[in-house]
Amino acid sequence: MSDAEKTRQNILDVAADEIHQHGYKATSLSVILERCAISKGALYYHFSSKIELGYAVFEEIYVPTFLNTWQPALAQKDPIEGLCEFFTAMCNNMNCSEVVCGCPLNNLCEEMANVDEGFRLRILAMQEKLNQLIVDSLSKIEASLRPELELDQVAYFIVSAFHGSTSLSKSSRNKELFQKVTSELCRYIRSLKK
Amino acid sequence: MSDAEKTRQNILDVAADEIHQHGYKATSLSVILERCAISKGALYYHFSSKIELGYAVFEEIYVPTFLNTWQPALAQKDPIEGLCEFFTAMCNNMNCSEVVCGCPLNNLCEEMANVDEGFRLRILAMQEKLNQLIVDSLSKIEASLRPELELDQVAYFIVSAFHGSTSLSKSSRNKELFQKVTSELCRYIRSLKK
DNA sequence: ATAATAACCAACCGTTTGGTATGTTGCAAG
DNA sequence: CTTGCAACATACCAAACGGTTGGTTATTAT
Repeated sequence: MSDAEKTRQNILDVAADEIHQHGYKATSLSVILERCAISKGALYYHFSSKIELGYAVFEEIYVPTFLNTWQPALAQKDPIEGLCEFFTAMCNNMNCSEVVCGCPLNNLCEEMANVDEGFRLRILAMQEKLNQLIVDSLSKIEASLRPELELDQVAYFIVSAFHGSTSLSKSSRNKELFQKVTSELCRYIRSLKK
Repeated sequence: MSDAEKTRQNILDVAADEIHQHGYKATSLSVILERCAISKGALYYHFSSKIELGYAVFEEIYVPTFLNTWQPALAQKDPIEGLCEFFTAMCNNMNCSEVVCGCPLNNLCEEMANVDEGFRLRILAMQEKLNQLIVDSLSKIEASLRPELELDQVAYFIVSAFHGSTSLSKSSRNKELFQKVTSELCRYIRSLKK
């Protein structure tokens, strides 16, 4: 990786962290410059504006890590148990700062979906992709699932409950509520089977 | 109501609307002043700072309307059906702007819970109160519910799924996803019965 | 009638914001 | 040896922000 690529990647990483912690709007370019130890000219050489930097963080950092987080769980032979293990493991492995900061994608959705079309469409695409992944994985074991289920609806419900739990945790500053919700979420998911 | 009280109430109403639309941080005092047709001196006569105005909006606008929204549903003889009707009605009655803006309390939770302790504690108290309301209402029909349920856990799960659905709707800009999630939420809630 | 206070206004303050224009450095090709 | 461009740095800008100040009405109590 060339020096320029390193600089660009460093900006992306730091920006991703800052946006995760403080949200997009509250993220200050000057803080990013300080942490990267570069000048404003350097940043504007690599990114044409703050919003373009935001889009790049979304596409090059958030989306890949998001998919890498969900994919393994859904790729299991039994996606039901895969999801349950995924939620349980996430609950166990999460440290305090992650609990407080929530899911980067969900945060951006809450903050930016209704004020910036560029973010909205990217988030929407991501949500639809995740939902399709869940639907596909559940379809593979459809024979063992209750026949009355609408998988599309079930998938959105799972994601909603999960993201809602990250929101709940922010105010309590601990894993307790997250634990409770994911626990009930697992009970729900398992109840999808016949 | 005296003129001063009218002024104060007007500031609260306008601020509540602005915060709902753009979030707390992005809400500009100057916009509030314009919409109220008052000067900055007037605002700072009634509220000592922007954050105190935010707290007042939370306590005097958001909390009462929030409780007034949930209470009737939970006060029904059968809270299970009460909640289902509540969610369905909400889905039917919501206009586009409400879909896009989401739940004011959930928005504030996402935006402010991890950056301002004053907001965090107020939100936490509200969440615990709502959860207690749900637990109490479910307890009344506990005999008709599945015995293995942990009501505290169930209540937080319901709220999570609901708030998650408002988040989902923001990116799609329509009621479709909200409809799907609440539909599945109703199916889940009804499945709590024996 | 007058004093006091509540309710409000206009102007201004320092700071921070995203963004830009110009200047400088190092390396690589000709 | 020098020309040229990539990769930055420096210095600056206008706008917006929350907040403060000193002054001005309007209302009420005495």
